[in-house]
Amino acid sequence: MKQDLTKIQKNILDYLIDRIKGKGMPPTLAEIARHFGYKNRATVQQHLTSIEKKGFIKRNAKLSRSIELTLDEKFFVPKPVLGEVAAGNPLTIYPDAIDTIELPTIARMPKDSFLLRVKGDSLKDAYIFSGDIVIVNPNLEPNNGQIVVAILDDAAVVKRFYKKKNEIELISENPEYEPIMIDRKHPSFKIVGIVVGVYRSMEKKKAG
Amino acid sequence: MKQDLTKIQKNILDYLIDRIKGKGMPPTLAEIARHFGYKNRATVQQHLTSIEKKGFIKRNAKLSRSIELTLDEKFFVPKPVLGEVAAGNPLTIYPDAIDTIELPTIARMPKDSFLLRVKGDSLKDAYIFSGDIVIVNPNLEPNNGQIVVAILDDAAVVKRFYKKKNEIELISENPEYEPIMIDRKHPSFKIVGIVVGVYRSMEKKKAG
DNA sequence: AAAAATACCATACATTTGTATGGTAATATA
DNA sequence: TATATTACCATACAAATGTATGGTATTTTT
Repeated sequence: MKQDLTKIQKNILDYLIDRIKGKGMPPTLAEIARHFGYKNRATVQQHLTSIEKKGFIKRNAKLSRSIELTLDEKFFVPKPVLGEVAAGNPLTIYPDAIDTIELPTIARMPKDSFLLRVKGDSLKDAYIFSGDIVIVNPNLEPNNGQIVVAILDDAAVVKRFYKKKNEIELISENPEYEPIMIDRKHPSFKIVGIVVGVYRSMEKKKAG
Repeated sequence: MKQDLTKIQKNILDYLIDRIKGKGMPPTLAEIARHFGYKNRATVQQHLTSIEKKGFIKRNAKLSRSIELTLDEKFFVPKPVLGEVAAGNPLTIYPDAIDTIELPTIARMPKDSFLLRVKGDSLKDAYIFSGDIVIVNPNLEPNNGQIVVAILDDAAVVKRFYKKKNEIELISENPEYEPIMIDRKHPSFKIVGIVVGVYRSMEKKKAG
């Protein structure tokens, strides 16, 4: 019964979800307007009315910040999986979403985070396995010992991150794989983000 | 550094926790006043100032509903839990809520599903580790090979489920633990639910 | 081509909200 | 006894908030 949202409405809904799930406090119209650069709260008001009419939120009249999500009852929310990441030897990244998975709403996805599916077993001693979905936050600075997603020569890897003097060391927990040392000025090296969570669905048998 | 709260202040703090954790929206001063029967918001304001001075909450000036709890981390919130689930040898279930455990409360759980945190390592070959959070659906019939949560003699276990002629076999993936055979008519045996997913936050270091 | 939906803007207004300020009474503390 | 602290009240007020109305421009649908 629920109609589709427009792109702008979807963006606003994403912001609402982020605020409600994250900070625990829904935003006011003014805050939403500020966030999206609107000069007027009425614009937001109209968008919220549309989103509510389409059944994605519920608002209690006249109460401030009274935005409730109605999709909370959905246990799983479809999210696009952007690509596959090699925890073992590097694999190529796919430019667009290769799949969508049903992510449980308990798994917090900070805004701007994305999902990648892990291939290979180099992180099995860090309890990440082939087939697992990692939640990647690209807006955090990596600390030593954290698990990061990095791009190296057009391939993506998931490894533990250690900062050295002039180099960055990417280590597999699995001793079968050699540590990778990268010069900091290496042109095609980039930290994509930090793995903030791992999710695995038990619905299908694992590929191993 | 935190001083003790008076009884009234404690009551108000409890209400704040209830509102923030439950509805996802902190109350306004007027709502608090209404709840406690105060005729004036100033009374509430004074109580909140006291509670804040004692370090239990934090408020951002002039913003409506801007009451933050300083008690706990943002991602994990204390919640009453039925008990801990042993993936290794059975642990006793506690009759009441054991303490407060770390359950992600970012989203409200559907009424019929719940989360449990796994203790022990008997499922490590099924890629479930101590500290992981398993998502349990109690409304599914278990099939052979699925991972279930079961109660046996007042203890809860997470094992792989196999149905035999007159018995049910619960198997640990870890060979250190012996399979458990249960007669189907065993009075104190019950399948609690099926593990449909596993979630792990990387924010904290794993306990191992 | 006409109508409807979308996406903004400006202005306006009644309430809500947070925050003073000043007062009374009871209780605890020095 | 004197003095804080606690626990309420009433009144007042600026700012924030949700809502309403009317307008323009673009895009989509009919």
